[in-house]
Amino acid sequence: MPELPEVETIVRDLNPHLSGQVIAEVRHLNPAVLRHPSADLFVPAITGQRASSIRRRGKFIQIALGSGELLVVHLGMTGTLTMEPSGATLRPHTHLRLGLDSGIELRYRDPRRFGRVLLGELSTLEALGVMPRLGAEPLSPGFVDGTPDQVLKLAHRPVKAVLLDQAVIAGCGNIYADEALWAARVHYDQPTSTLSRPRAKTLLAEVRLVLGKALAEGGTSFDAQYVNVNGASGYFSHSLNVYGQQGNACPRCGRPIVREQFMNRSSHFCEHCQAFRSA
DNA sequence: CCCCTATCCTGAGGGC
DNA sequence: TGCCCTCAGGATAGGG
Repeated sequence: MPELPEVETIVRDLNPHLSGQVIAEVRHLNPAVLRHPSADLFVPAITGQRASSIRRRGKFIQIALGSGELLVVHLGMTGTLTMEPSGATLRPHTHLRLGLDSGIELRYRDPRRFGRVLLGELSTLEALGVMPRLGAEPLSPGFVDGTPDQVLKLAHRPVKAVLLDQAVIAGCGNIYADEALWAARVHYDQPTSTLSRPRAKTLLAEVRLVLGKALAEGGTSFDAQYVNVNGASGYFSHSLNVYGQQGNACPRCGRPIVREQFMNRSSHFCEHCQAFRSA
């Protein structure tokens, strides 16, 4: 499931293949994945455009076009972007194919269709609400020192809810939230007000650290649901301490990792190391 | 106004 | 062996 490290890996891999290329043809478009604009406006607006920079903001991929508009892709749960020869076998659930003048094709697949595609100027997309306003970038230099104030302001909310709030921290998802909470020894359901400022800072440092480590490993893949632009899996699943580890020993104290439901998703944690507490 | 819940969607995997 | 049931969750709309 693509979170910051997976999306960043894709963006880095995409850059040399896509930057400077002209989008010669839109070959395949499932209008269901296009959030803005409509398909009849999308195709002429993108055809013939040259892609320049490819950037990541949170979990969003932003491909800048010569027109000044952005082609924005969010991969949702199961979305993939791959570079393939245009004649390569077409896999099911391919929703968009962009034929480049190099003869290579950028393909967007998403079996579960939680992802989405946008096209437009950033200010327009934000004004329409299809591109949400995002919070701090965990890998940016000022993140650990600059973010505690915004986090501690949300005193009454469970701490994991704050970690997952994209308007506060951009790019952290369920896997890395659980990993960071374990590393910082914080219970997911503690009100944020129970964190001291140093402890909040430690937690944010762990968010940054785990995202950086996962990026270095090429991200986390389960059942090849996430793959990079060449179709390869990441290796960070071997480094997970709690996510998906229910019943296994906590790497720190040896007690079993527990899984509980929280916010309609699963939370994995160690009841001993991550006891509900203040300070 | 804020927070919580349901909803979207399909493939994988477990159990009988 | 094969079928069916459950589960995974990012973001958002809507309800309480």
